[in-house]
Amino acid sequence: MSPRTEEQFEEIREARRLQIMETALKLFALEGYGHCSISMLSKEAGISKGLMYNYFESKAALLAAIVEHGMNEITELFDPDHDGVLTTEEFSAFIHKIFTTIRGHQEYWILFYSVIIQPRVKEHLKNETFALYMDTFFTMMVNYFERRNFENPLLEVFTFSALIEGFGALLIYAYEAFEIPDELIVQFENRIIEMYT
Amino acid sequence: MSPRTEEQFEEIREARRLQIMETALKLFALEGYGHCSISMLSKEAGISKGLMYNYFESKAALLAAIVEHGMNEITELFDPDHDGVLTTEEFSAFIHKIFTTIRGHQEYWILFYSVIIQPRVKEHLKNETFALYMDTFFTMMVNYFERRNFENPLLEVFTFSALIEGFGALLIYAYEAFEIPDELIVQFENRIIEMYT
Amino acid sequence: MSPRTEEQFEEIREARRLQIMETALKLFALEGYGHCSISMLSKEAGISKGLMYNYFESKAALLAAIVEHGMNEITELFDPDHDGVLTTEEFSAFIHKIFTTIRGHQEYWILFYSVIIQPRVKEHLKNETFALYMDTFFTMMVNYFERRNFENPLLEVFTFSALIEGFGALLIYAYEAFEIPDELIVQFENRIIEMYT
Amino acid sequence: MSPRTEEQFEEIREARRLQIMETALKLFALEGYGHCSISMLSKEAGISKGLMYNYFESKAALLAAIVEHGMNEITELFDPDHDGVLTTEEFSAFIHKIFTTIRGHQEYWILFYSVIIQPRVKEHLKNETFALYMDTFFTMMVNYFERRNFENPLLEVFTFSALIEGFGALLIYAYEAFEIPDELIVQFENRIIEMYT
DNA sequence: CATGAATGAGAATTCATTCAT
DNA sequence: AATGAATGAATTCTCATTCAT
Repeated sequence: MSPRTEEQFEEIREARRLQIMETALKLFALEGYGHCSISMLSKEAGISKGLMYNYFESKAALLAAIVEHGMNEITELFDPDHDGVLTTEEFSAFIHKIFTTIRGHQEYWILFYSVIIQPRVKEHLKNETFALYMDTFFTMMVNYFERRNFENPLLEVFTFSALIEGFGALLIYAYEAFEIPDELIVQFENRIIEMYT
Repeated sequence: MSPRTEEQFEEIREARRLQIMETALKLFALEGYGHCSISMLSKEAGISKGLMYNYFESKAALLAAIVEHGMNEITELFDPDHDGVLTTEEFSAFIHKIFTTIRGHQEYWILFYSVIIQPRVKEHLKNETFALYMDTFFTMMVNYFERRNFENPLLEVFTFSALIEGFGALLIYAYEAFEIPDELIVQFENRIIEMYT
Repeated sequence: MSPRTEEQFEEIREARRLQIMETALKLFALEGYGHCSISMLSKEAGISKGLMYNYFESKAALLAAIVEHGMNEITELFDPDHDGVLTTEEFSAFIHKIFTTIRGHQEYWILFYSVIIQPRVKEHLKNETFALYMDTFFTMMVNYFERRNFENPLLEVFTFSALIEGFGALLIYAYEAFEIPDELIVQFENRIIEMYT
Repeated sequence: MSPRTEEQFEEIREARRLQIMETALKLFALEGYGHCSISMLSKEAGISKGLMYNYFESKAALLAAIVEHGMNEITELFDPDHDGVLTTEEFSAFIHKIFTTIRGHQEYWILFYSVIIQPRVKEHLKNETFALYMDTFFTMMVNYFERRNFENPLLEVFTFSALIEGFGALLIYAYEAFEIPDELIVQFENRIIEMYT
């Protein structure tokens, strides 16, 4: 056995990092960021408290890493070619991907959403990052509806956003109480596609 | 000189109670229930730390009182004759009242909503008041759409709820960043009324 | 109706004072001096918190009054003519009176005893008073056994005291768990009288 | 350099645990369980306030651990073969061991006793360990006197218990005031052995 | 005399973070 | 790289005492 190369170490480190982030996402979502202690996190992740600080500078840094990671995934869905312009195809595909992804990784997105809505969580993030994402999203949406000659583009963005946000909120409410059937989610998706494309 | 009468004490108590609840609603919403300490709360309310406990058994009891109060106001809007049945008029009026009220007391509802969506908040509401409200609401809505022969009543409830929830979420996001113009809210309202009545 | 005279006021005051002391004795014994709040005391006594301070300077002063009162009653039993000498008759009568009194006012003495054994309680009392009582008692007892030519007067005082103290302790242990039958108490008394007279 | 082994951690923990228990026993006894704050305790033990909670779940759990420890020592004295039956030899030996032990570790037993007699202390001992010990003790004693054909076994148990309890109480009273000479304790022991074997 | 709202110091407990090993 | 003992500031909550009425 030759000793591990530096790259191998780096890979192990990265995998561990991701594992910690997953665990933390779950706990932050279920227990709330504030009520979730490093003790709980490290026990759940199967490592010592001290080691946590080897991977993340602080509890807040861990949170920031989680949120940034999720945001990047959304961006990937939303504007895969990073050109800042939303074609009809991209929009349609976006909606479809949103719901496919959510159906496939329901838990992850429920957790992610229930973390980012927590007050103060926003303040722990590099605010620019977050606002930037929102701005980009908003601008692209408005452009989209304008190009498609919708009568009131702003209202459409507002309504569309409300539907997506509200869908997320309902998933959270439902999460521990009852199951929202996949069929209902599909019908909801079709309804939205019908409305906007 | 002579001691205060019972009525005088009652007045003092009622005023303080409301003052504490108002302050707490604001702070819980802005700082998060978990991050809002009794110290902060009492400083903000201009009272001593101990006094809160003269009015509320615990921080959780204070939260419960706030939520119950808001829930009662919603119920009043939603089903003013408390008969558990939603007529077309009541539904239409309900939507109108929701938005009128929100426009008139935007801050209160933003705060209220951002309190109730916080993880763990539900668990602090020991009595099942909250779940009861949600159940009642849901049942009445399903009945409404069934009676009106909507093709897929469940989907309608889901979509309608998502729109309302999402509207709340957008208000929160917008709250500190920019102002959502009243005109947009009116347009949003009309759009919903159009869809459902 | 002529207005009450000053004496009548004084009587009322004195009665109230005693009532408060009785209530406090009960609560101090059952809840412990430290865990017993002025709020509880005043509620139990049916008066306001403020009025308590009209009758007793402080919580500690209330405790001191209770203990002094009990000590005086014991002295009365023990050495009714206050001559500091214990005759055979007085001793015999003392033992009898102890047990008769205890049987008649079991609750009072249980409470009294369980108050005075609490650590720190002693420190709240004017220490001299308490030590004085103990000294007087001790000296009289030693003299008694010396005069009766007991072989080891000190051992007798020690044993006798242990029996009385231990009897008190057993009453407390039993208090909330089971009832010690009167018959057993009588037998215990006879046994002691037999041993010492 | 290399991290501590599990055994090293275990050693540290065990030593600290005992140190905290010893300090707490002393303070609980001298100051009273109720008046003894974690602040005082940690200052006396030379550790930080938080550390106690690394070792004991709560102040009450610490108390329970102390009492259980003492009770186990007594049981060991009283019924070393754990057969629940008290032979004449065991009884005689028990009495002797009680007094020998007390003479040897007077302070410990004074503290222990003055902790367990405090009101409410029993209630903090959530498990029924304490009641169980008392029951076991009582039953074994009654059996002992019955087997030895004492005329009134219950009275004997009562008297014997009173003597032991009372002895404990006297030790406490004496503790800060004067020293009870070893010789007197020996005489007291002989007197009891004489009475009961 | 009488009331109870109000205060504020201090209690128990939690937890992010540090650090010796 | 890894551990968990240790710290101490902050949190929730209690309660003797004061005081305006």
